[in-house]
Amino acid sequence: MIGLLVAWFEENQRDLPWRRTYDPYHVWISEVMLQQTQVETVLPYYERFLKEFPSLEALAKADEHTVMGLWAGLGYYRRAKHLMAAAREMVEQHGGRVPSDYDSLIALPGVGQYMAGAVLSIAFNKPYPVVDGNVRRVLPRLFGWADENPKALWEAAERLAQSAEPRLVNQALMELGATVCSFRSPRCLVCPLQGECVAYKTGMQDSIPPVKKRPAAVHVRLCSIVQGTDGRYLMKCTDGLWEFPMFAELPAGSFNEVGSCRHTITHHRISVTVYEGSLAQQYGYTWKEFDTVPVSSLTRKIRNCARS
DNA sequence: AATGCGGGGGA
DNA sequence: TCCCCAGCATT
Repeated sequence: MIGLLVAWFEENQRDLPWRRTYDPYHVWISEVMLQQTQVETVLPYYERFLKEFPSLEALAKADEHTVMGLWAGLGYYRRAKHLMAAAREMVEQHGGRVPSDYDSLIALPGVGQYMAGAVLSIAFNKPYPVVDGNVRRVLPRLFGWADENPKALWEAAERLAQSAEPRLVNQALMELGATVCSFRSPRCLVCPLQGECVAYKTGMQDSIPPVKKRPAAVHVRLCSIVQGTDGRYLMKCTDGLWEFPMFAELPAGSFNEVGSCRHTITHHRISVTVYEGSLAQQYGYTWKEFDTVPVSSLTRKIRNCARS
């Protein structure tokens, strides 16, 4: 079974930039960017990031502004903070290298059980399991497990990783989930594990894993004040990202409505009405050149709807 | 065990 | 529109 899976992976894997090397630094950066983020989204960010910070030492010396600028738009900005802190920790406590033992890895900021297993298996070819969104779908289908059971899942993944090439087995499981054993409409007819798959034999592909119920989205209304002269805007920096003034209610001042936009963050649906004008108070905002500061996708949307 | 965290993609 | 995606930290 492992043989079929690995053979399929070696023949069918996508050509991805982080697969051109097993350099632990490259593996680590790619795994952080790929958290809850699809491969296609990550590609341009990964290339730009490694061009700017080709080594762990370079990243450890980087200033927050540059790192956030490269991360801007990718989301989950805490990842970038943890990345900087972890890089410095690796330089100070691990001789400037990504550690190759589980305890050191899991102690780093932003590294959990998945990441530790991914770095150990992919970079160092050690037999540690990975359980990501793909594996949580592939293995339950393969074994016909209709109920969620994280412990059984990690144990099964651990058994599979006990092979000659853990890095190939783990990547193959994830690649299969990403390209064949997809959440909706899995392509069982081209699956290398079709003959072994309990879900396929019993027609359970669509009921494994069970769909998770999520809380309904909360609607939020906000006003944003955009004052632009010569490309300069009133903004402030929060957690390394620059934002326009945002209010629940229109504050004192004189404004013209210039547009509106919508944005979804986790389960919040934000509707923003955008105004131009002048605030009666500055509320700690300062004049910044928009194109020189890191901004989230929401802030970029607001600027764009104000200009059109 | 549940929740917050961005943003984008597919059906 | 709903749900997911190479998760982690906090409560």
